[in-house]
Amino acid sequence: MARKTGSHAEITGPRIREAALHLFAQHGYAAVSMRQIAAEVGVQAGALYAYIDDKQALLFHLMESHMEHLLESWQAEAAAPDPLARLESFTRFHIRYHLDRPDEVFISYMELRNLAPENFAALEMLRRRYEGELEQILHEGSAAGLFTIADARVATMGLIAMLTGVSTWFRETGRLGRADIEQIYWDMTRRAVGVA
Amino acid sequence: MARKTGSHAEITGPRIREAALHLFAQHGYAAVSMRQIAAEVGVQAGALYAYIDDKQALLFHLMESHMEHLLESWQAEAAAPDPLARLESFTRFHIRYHLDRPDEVFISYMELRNLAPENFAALEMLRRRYEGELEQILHEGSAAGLFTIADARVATMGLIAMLTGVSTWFRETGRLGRADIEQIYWDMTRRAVGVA
DNA sequence: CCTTGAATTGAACGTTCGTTCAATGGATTG
DNA sequence: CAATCCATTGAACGAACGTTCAATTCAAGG
Repeated sequence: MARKTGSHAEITGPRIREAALHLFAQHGYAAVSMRQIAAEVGVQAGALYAYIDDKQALLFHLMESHMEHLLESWQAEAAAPDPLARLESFTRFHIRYHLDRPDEVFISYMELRNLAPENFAALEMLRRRYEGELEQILHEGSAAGLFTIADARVATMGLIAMLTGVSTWFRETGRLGRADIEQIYWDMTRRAVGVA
Repeated sequence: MARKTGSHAEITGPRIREAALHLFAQHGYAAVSMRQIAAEVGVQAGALYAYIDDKQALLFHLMESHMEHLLESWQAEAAAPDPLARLESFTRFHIRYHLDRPDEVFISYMELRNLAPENFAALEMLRRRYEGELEQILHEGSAAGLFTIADARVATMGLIAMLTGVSTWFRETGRLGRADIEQIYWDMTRRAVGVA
């Protein structure tokens, strides 16, 4: 028995990435087998290799395209006029983006150690680029005398950790909606950089 | 060939936990084999089972004792007189404790999904208990009119994520020392809760 | 209707996994 | 110095792993 109905080439590829994304996020890269991914797609394990080189490349491409899409999406945001507005823009964008993609976020922060060294290096570059966007804003706001920040790099790492963390506990059915969360985190962020 | 020199029973047990801690933190629970752990200890894989029930129990006990020790250590800190001093105490304690135990921290935040359901539940209880300590401080400070916080629960999650994140990027050889980091994070924390 | 090509199967590959257990041999005890 | 103890070995178990590939089946093109 080979394929059952119609040509699936353009369908199966994305479905594999979808299934892998979901399963990696839920159980972790190392704990998920190619056969589990295949089963989720409704296909035999061997068929996956018509679409991917190997398991490692599958993980890397998921993480890489997440980071690239994150960067593109941020670039596409309208540039705000002053540092404070840019910081608010970044904060709200980051939370919104991360709440919309819990699986990608989880993988990109958890599976770094399962990347082959060259893949890890490539991913790190993208992460640094994104962190650099926030660091830049903090520098500008600091230079303009708007923010009170002892160290822009540390503040960047602290704020990103705080903002990203939201996706580990936020539940769609919870007490607070996205808009509430966004506002609360923006208040904390603004105050953390010394703006009343 | 059996054991080579002396009685090792009281030595091997801790060494297994040490090796597992280090390897789990570096490569992830699912990616580490019992044979790797045994090799690190200098023993055959079968010998591990004189000290642990199975791999899952090994992971759970590492995480459980980390959380229990964390809670005990916090309880042992001198109780500060007012909410602001307590918040500073908590912030500095949390950072210091987490910087001293990067492996335990990594595992306890990364390997939750590899716990069997009943173990996960037990671990969650301990985490909630610890988070509750901070939440309580925020509530008290809020009630006393000292802090400006929209939602104590969200603030708790935000602050813990920020503070815990320090162990993902801090390097002993880096630009800043522990005391610097502690101070910078305390400044951000204090400001985040609306204290100038 | 027959051919071609692509998508998929299903079996097989060698390896590694967690775990068990009889056998072993050094240390301790009397 | 013999007996006992017990930490550890080393082989073995069945299962699962990632990956390969010839064979198969379906859809499309002439």
